[in-house]
Amino acid sequence: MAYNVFQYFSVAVAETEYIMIDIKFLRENPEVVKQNIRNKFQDSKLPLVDEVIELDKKSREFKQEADSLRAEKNKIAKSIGALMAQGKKDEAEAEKKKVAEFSERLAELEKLEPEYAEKIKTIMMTIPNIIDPSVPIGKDDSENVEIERFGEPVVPDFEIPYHTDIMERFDGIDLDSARRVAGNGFYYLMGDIARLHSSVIAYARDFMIGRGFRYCVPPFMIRADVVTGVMSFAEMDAMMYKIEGEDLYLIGTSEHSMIGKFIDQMIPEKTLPQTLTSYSPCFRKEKGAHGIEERGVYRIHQFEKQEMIVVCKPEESPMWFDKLWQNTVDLFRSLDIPVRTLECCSGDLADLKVKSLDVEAWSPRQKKYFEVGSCSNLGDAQARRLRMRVQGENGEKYLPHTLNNTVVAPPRMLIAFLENNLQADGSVLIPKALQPYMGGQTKLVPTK
RNA sequence: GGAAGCGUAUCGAAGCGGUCAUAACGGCCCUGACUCGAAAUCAGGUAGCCCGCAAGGGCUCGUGGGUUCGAAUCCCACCGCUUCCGCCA
Repeated sequence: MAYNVFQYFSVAVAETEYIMIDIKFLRENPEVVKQNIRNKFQDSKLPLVDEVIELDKKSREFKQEADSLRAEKNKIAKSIGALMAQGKKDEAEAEKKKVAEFSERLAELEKLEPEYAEKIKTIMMTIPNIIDPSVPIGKDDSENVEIERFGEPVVPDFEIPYHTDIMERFDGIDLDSARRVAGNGFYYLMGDIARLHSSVIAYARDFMIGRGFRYCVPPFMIRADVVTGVMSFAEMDAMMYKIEGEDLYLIGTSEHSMIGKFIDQMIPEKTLPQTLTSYSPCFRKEKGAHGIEERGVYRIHQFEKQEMIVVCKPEESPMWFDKLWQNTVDLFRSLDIPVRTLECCSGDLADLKVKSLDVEAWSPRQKKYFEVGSCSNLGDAQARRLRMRVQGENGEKYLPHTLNNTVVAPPRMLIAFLENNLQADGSVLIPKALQPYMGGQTKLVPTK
């Protein structure tokens, strides 16, 4: 079945470029682009490469013809101006007639130009970003590759209840009220559990500030052109809530407003790298494959997150990628939660991304790891879409690379926290690092 | 929500039908001179994109349309920003 490039067009299309790679690169390296598509198991897109090359060729031919006609027209218009100034009206009239001769062909070409540009753009939007050579090749998430484990995944000799059951022992969650008020996928956190939630965010904030990141509270709503600048149509459709009657969307993560911060900006090279950590609530439709079927606070429409983003020189992005995920691992380890890193294989990697890995926390209840964070290198794709450029020290301008990573996202993170810190007597130990944020408490004791 | 003003290069800003878009003027930045070095001063340079081997050409004055031989400049619509008033945590 041919890939339907129009399937995501239900959302409004603004003027932004939605493409992920430079068409010049595609023109010069069609085989690289095709191999990349094969690596991502999107073979149905393969014919699009030759198709877009053909369209691009024709488009440039039309453009060339139109350009020379326009050049001719400009020349004549200029000479008319001169003749008028000298009062030679008859000669000016004769020149006017000349313009009419080719204005028809020019009008034809001027209609074709945007038509071809649109066709090219439509295809280019679906050509995925070139993945990093280090990305393991695989069809889907079942072929993601475990990179490294940190900490001992312990299975205690007593039973670990489902996370909402743990929370209920502390009278810490009210899903019934949440359903009445907002529906499935929302929650009330109560008492010490709510406090724990805020403590984790506050601790994570200070943790990142301690690592030299600049703290930022961004807008929680953004415009459509920022949305399309930071994510693909598929993601947008599955994730973003739109405000009715306004050109505003609720952010799905503060990455959106943090990378969007640089839209249309010329960034002085000496201000790089920009290393920022931001707090925000996040809103997601979760319309995709999983939906909201999981019970509890694992997959929800609203959560809070401490995020980190980096804007840097292209050659530095692999280095920052490693630093970023290391931060998350270190944070979880500082709270005694075992984690592992799982590299996203080619087929599971979003089209915009160059490389991505998940940080997963240990669940002693499920006896497996589950995702608590995601670290991505977007290469220059977001920069291209958002028209953010760097002004180099020696005058040249180039696209920076952008990266983002979760520091911590409760309440999901609380699942890992509660499960790993639960004691046989039903109490939950508060790790030293978190105690100052919990009013000095060393453990939480169940109320029922 | 009401009123007014504004959207021009990396920034500020002039231009208000052809002689002002290789965009005045100024700032930033770069190079050179002077200096032991720096500051100050002086001189010069500094838009992006597209097509083209090149020469060269085209496009871009918020966006889209209109008038015109010709639009940054006139007209219409839309978008955005600012200020004042109103409302408000």
